[in-house]
Amino acid sequence: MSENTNDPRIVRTMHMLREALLELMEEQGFERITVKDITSKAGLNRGTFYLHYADKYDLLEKTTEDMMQGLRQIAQTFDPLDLVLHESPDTPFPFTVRLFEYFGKHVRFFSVMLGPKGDPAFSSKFQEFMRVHLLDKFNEFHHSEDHVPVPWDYLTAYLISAHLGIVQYWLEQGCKHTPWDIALMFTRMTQLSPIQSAGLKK
Amino acid sequence: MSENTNDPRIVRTMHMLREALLELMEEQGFERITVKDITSKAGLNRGTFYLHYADKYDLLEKTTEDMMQGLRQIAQTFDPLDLVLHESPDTPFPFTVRLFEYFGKHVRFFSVMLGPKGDPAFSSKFQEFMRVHLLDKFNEFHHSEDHVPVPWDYLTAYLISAHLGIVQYWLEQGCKHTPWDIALMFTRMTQLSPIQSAGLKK
DNA sequence: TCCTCAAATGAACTTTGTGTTGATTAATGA
DNA sequence: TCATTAATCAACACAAAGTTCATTTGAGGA
Repeated sequence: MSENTNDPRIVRTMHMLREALLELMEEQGFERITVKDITSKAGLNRGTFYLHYADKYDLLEKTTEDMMQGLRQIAQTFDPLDLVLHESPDTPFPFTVRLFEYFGKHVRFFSVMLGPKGDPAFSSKFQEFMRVHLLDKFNEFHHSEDHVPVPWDYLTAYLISAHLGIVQYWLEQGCKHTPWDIALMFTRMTQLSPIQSAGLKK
Repeated sequence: MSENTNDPRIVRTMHMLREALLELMEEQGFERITVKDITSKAGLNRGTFYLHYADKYDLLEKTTEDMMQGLRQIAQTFDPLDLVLHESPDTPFPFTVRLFEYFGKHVRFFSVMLGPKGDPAFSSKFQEFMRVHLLDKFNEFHHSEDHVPVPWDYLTAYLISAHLGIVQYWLEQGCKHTPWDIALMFTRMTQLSPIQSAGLKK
């Protein structure tokens, strides 16, 4: 397992392995894939795989970490103050648009990993990401713990999972709506009750 | 692969295999498990496994199907009219209580399968269950497709995933709240917007 | 340009898990 | 008690994992 990422041969090889993994995941899901599949799709020797990764799980982990790194960079541009100040019901929150653009850019990865053939540990990781980078920051604004209709931690679980559900559904549907459209739905669902969102009330 | 479930030896063996599967999934997730792992944890011969199941996927499927059968039975007691007529914000919807009692009765299974080491295909199955048995029935009551704030299918995805999230969080926390308490939260979150649920408005 | 070092290759090898088979032992229930 | 059949045990062929090492290839420095 090499560490030196300067050698262009190494960079090239690792990139080819990751690309092959993504293509195969799209075709058959992660578990059916063998190391032989990956290397032959990448046009490399099977032995070469083991020079860089311990096994296919290791390769998946490293690939995942790259994607999470991208998400963290986007998260840095998030300011809860913007969300509080954002009132318009017809324009989406810009940060959300940016997130969906990123998902769209890496559809193959996210639609497999968050889909029924994916890795539930990745969904957990993604939920943890939303909790830490989005909701916990927002939580700083309210400290009234008494007599709320629903405890904060349950509301958090509800919202995080709901939003993940939208992401999954959007990917599942082949990203038919634009990031802007989806982001607008988010904005509205946060402002309205489910019953209102359905157009059944007020 | 035997069919006769009368022989106590068969019942006992199949039960031991299923229990072993759940324990191992909890420890290392489904994919890393081998048939040898399962049988040695169950204290059985490896050959015995193949007398009852084709492979580990078959075992998982059969186990899952049993649980889904239980859910379907509960779903038969659901009438969307009850939900429409239910107005009280301080008593939960009885059907929801029944569901959570069932989860509590089979904590081992549900907390493993819906957790980070579980099977994302099961989550999908469970979501499909909620869509068919709960939301589609409810959908019959409104046919106003025009100018709703959020399209029905996205709202459905949002709600189903949100509710799944609550179930997961409840299991993860070791079922600290009673089924009654959780059901009440559901009732409130459906009636209020997320902002209201947090106690930030009105 | 040539030379050196490390990456990639190819082939052989061991190990591990799968799924099957057939003979043997042990439990069930009539 | 006895026939039936589940469970065990050992052996098998097979596929993929992971290792090893000699050889070839290519990148970068002198």
